[in-house]
Amino acid sequence: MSDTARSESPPSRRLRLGPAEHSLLGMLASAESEGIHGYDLARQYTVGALGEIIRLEPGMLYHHLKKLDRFGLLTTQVERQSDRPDRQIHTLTEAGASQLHTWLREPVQATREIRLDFLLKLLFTRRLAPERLHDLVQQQRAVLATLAGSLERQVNAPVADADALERRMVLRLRLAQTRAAIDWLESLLPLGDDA
Amino acid sequence: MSDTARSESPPSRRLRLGPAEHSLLGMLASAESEGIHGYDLARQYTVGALGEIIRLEPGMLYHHLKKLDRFGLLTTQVERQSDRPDRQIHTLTEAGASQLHTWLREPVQATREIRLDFLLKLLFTRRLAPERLHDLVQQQRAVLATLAGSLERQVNAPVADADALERRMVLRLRLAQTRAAIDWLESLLPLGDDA
DNA sequence: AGAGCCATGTAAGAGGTTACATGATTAG
DNA sequence: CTAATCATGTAACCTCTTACATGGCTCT
Repeated sequence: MSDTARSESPPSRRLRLGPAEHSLLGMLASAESEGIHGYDLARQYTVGALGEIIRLEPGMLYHHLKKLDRFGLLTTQVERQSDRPDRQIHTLTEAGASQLHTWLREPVQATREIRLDFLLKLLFTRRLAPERLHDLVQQQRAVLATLAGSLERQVNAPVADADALERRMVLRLRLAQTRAAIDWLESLLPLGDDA
Repeated sequence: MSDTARSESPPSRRLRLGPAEHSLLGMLASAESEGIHGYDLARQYTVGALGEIIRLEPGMLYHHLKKLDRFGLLTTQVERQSDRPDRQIHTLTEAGASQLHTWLREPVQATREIRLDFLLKLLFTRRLAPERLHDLVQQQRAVLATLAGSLERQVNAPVADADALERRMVLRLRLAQTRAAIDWLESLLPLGDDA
């Protein structure tokens, strides 16, 4: 909502971004043209790998863009068009790029975050800084390996009662999912851009 | 908030319950005593297998209980105590039990629902109707096997462009997670109550 | 005397879904 | 003429999280 100058935006609460918002920063950073508008982004979120990973409806997309603008992570300029509706052209700021790259460097802590958060990190690291891909995968592998170790210890603990039996069922699923994620990460490692 | 008779509750919107609410129905159904109160439930959600599967804070727990009462899936009676605060004793209704068992019979459709929804179904089927355990696991296995087949076909499709390459990375993770879930289900199948 | 349990909640806000509103232009 | 595309949103409604309010009792 700013027009080049971010003017009188209230500094809002504290900043905490979700995967959708980080991915928007990633889209701005990896755009061929300098700026993108919301409608264009919305289209890109319905196709390809991005569409497989996350679903982002126009309502939320525009909402996120406003929030990112409020926090100064992007700037917005109006592009007037004679024949079509005006466009809000968004451009990443320094703060936005810094926020993005901090996020890209952090591996996720839980296995369930692999499916969404880590896939996004992988995607945008591939597009923006492929030289860091190897590190990203290795670090994530290390985090999950530690987790797997802890799960193994719990699974192998002696079963005292019925409840411990149920708990073990749960932990064995977690362990299986974590190991599958680790195997997948390792299968990625050649990184010679094969399948 | 009914007091034996559900009196003047507004019929509310349509009924759609989440995993937390279904698990509450399950807790009522598997209670040793006829009724349970919220505080007791809250304690049980912090320990054992249930605590591993789902986290349910008091605020949400009481909120869910109210909603289930509004829909007539449970009844609520006040038990006065002289020395301690009054208790709201909740009991499952016919409608509640029917809702629960319908849910228990349905396998989940996506791999990511295994972690929460299916584990709950497994847990409560074990407690309430262990004779259906085998069927539940087999049906879930079948659903995931179909999914895995579809993923395999997509993964093996020829890669045309860079985007298809990224998409394949994503699909390979999905496939790995789905296969891990299938293996785990199969490891459950002996059902001789071993680890 | 103070901590913590018992028991039930409310309050405030973040986050998300679904559906629709607008209004011009272009394609079938 | 109808439908879709372009472009940006609003409105209503859920859900979930986090934190705290209450007030008597018991334990140390």
